[in-house]
Amino acid sequence: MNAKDIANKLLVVVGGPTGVGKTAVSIPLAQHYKTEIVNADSRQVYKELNIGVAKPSAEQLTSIPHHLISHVSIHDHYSAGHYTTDALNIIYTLFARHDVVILSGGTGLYIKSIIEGFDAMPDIPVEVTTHWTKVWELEGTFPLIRILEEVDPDYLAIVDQSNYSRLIRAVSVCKFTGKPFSSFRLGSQPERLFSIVPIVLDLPRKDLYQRINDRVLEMMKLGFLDEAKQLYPFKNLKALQTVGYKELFEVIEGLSALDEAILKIQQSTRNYAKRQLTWFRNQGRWHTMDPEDISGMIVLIDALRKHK
RNA sequence: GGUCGGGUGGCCGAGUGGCUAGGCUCAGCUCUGCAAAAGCUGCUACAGCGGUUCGAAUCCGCUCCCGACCU
Repeated sequence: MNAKDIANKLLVVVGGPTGVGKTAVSIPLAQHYKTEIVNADSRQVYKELNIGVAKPSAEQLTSIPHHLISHVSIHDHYSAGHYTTDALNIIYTLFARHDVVILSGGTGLYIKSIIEGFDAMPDIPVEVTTHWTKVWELEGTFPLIRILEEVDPDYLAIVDQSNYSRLIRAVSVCKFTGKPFSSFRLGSQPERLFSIVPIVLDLPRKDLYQRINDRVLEMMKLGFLDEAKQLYPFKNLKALQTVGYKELFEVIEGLSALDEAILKIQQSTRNYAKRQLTWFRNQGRWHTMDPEDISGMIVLIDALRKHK
């Protein structure tokens, strides 16, 4: 496909908080444009996670081809970097046969990596990260800050120093590569040859929270607890540090009653949705749409296509 | 009617004279690699009215409300 062809292609991004109804919007949109959906949800990529991450149903998945769903295992190492590569590859592949492609999900960082790009960084071996995590566990953030003072004062100046995750990552990159972490963080904006329509779905807060509460109850009916029981042996994997699973593992361990856990899951999910909304509100410019207003989205998308 | 307990921010809950307990909710925010993760900020309340005191959520009086018991 040459550059001129790609310039006519349009990536429709459907973002929004958990439970707002992204799947219910993406599928009719995909049907309307006779196209396919690329997942942008960091937990739906795992094949072992189903009910608890609100994956589309089997019928939905067969009605429209979905990509980057269930394509890795919770035992694999998968992160935003892998996702960016995978997603870009599949998006370009799909543009060979579709003018419109839909990217749908709630993981802001993943979406951002597609829209704004992600600087290439060397792979850091797990052992390196594990080592610096240990240092943090034993001695706290202090030694990490000392290292950054020496090897990457620029990053230290902008990083949230109480956020140990960021400190561990920065030190790991510095120590493994021998170069400052900030030397990789170029913030370069890649030239995306295709166009992008960023749509974020939103609802009045009260309605969103109600939908979340209801959906958690629905998950329980579908057998979320059984799913959690099967995954319990892997509870320490990072992929299982996920809203819902964490709370149900406590039930399995007898530390919490089921009804309490359900309330906690609803709570955690609401908190998560709020964080997502903060992200979408402040990262990038979005067309905010009501999830019911699919025809409005089609109007918006078609208007942008006409300008091509 | 009487006696005794109680009334603390949206909720829970500490605090017996002086330095905004704390937790949760809620709201706002940060963000280039485990992101459904991780981290940050905000919300100065003491039922009401008087009084004592330099100073009262804390002491005194009255009123209102809740609870238990008694008649």
